[in-house]
Amino acid sequence: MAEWVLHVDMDQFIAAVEVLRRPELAGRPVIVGGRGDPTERAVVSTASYEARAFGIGSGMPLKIAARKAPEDAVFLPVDHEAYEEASAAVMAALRELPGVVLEVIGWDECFLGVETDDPEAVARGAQRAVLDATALHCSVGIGDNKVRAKIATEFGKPRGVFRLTADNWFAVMGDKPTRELWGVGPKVQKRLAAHGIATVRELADADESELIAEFGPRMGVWYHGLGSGEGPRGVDPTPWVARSHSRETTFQQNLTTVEDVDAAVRELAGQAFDDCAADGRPVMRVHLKVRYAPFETRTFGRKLPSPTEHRDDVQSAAAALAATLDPAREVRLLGVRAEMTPPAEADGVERTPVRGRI
DNA sequence: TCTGGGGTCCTAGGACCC
DNA sequence: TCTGGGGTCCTAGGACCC
Repeated sequence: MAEWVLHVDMDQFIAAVEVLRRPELAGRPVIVGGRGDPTERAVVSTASYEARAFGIGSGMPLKIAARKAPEDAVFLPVDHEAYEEASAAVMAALRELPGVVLEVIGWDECFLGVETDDPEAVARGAQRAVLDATALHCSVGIGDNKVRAKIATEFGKPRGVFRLTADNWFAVMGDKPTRELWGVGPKVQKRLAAHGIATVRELADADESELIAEFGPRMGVWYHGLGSGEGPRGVDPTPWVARSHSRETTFQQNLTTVEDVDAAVRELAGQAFDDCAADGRPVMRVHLKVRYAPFETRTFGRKLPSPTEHRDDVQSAAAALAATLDPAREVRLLGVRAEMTPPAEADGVERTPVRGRI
């Protein structure tokens, strides 16, 4: 029997959860984001397939979505608790599958590690288990490592199963742009293109030393391997431990006075601190996320003199950081992050330089 | 036309040490 | 005139993911 990695990804998860508790919305374009008011500053969290047909997608400002949306479209507010509950039910159903190891990587997706000669059967079983437990549909990617399993899922959507291994990697992915690889964003795509690397096959065939010179020893090697679909195989069931917590908020009107900015920074820093305190870990660093007009997002960090468990220390550090912002530029506060002292290292599992949770 | 909120990890470059 | 070399730690910032 062989070791397989399955990637389970819920189909239009947030929209599907909303339709589930409002069955009358089935078949209509559903757009979830912000407080559900498309005249406010906020973006789309998830759009149903019906809404996507009108060019509406995740990350799009609600105001833009409202212009594209047909008359029967429905805008709904984000309801974190409902999605967390649905997510927990999905994961619980999958954990009960015989012989699987489960690693949660987001609200609506996870990896399953399983030893089997028929991974498609396991994938169909996973879809059935999730559907029976929650009435939600998902797609499953099957791979011989995490990278291939993750990418495979896109070819399975919606409600399907797709297998991507070393055997069909280049047939499926060879001619695709590098941007379609997991962990390659617009900036890296551009830097690769400057080296004459536009496709996945060209990345696989590239000179590794050239990639190391461009991206550094770790990322250079990682990107080169990514061209061939290489990646880690280990599925780690250890519960995820946060390294930091942040609080961001969208101000409907930009803050204009020093006093307003100071008060808002202290409020957000206090909330971020509370999240760290709930984890029982001291805070060692604070970050400010701001936007300079017209559209330049920047973060500024500052290390605290020593790790602290006092709310005031974190608030003061954030306020001091805010006081260093360039007063000559129009700046909009986005949020505050509190970084905790690091957790004990999880060992025995290969780390992946894909940003965000894995 | 208007751009969220939650995260993680890598690299560059200076400080410092031997 | 020539002015080590290598390692580690720390900070700031960038890039990406869901």
